[in-house]
Amino acid sequence: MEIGFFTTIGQRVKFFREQKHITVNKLATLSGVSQSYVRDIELGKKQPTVEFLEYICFGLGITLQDFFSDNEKDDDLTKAIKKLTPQQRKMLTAFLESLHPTDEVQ
Amino acid sequence: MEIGFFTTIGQRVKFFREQKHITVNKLATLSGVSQSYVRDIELGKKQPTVEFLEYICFGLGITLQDFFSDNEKDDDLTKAIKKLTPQQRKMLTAFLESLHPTDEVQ
DNA sequence: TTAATATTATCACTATAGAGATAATTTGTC
DNA sequence: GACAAATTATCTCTATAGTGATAATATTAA
Repeated sequence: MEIGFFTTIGQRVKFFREQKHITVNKLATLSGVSQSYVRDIELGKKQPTVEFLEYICFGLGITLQDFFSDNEKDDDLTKAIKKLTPQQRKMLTAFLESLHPTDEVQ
Repeated sequence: MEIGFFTTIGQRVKFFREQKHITVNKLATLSGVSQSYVRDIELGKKQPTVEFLEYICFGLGITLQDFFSDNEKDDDLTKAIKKLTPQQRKMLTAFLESLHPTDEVQ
């Protein structure tokens, strides 16, 4: 995975698209936007609105939060954390506190 | 904190702005964008580009990832997780696996 | 090779993002 | 109350986001 922190929007779109092994054309169709637009985004020739980047994220099968997260590793952890029940969540908080004795977590 | 999942962009901007106890005017100055623009965003009358939402997030003192995260609780956990050393990270992974015996984490 | 099909590139057009100026309104302080 | 300073509302204008049509290029099959 490993997508860097300082990549551009276009680079990130392309990265996630190639993850899915689909063409610009296909992504455009899945997203419900024009092909020329997806192309311009990837090339950095257009600055997408949040609204349209959301469409593209939908086409990519990810959320905006996923899109802007620093790396996929963190995302997997986040996803795992979101599956937790409230009780398990408390256990996790306690666990993290045990790793950071001084800091207060949560 | 507790900002909901399905709020609009404008509602989220306003939420974070009021968290900071600053005016629309001040946020615009901090963000380096016009006051009328921040106003329109909050009212949902304009759909900001990612680029300009990023400016506003800077003015709010948060990241785009923070902006799109479902709630602050998750963010605190994420922040705590990011402080971990690689070894501690492995411990966390093992911990999460112990909570989800069937799923594969990481 | 040629034909058929999918993908990418280019370009002109319309809608709207974003700025800037200023009027209206609010929030003080005297 | 009146006056000053800040905040918000409104409006016009320019730059650019996003589309659609089509040309160019690549891919596959026969």
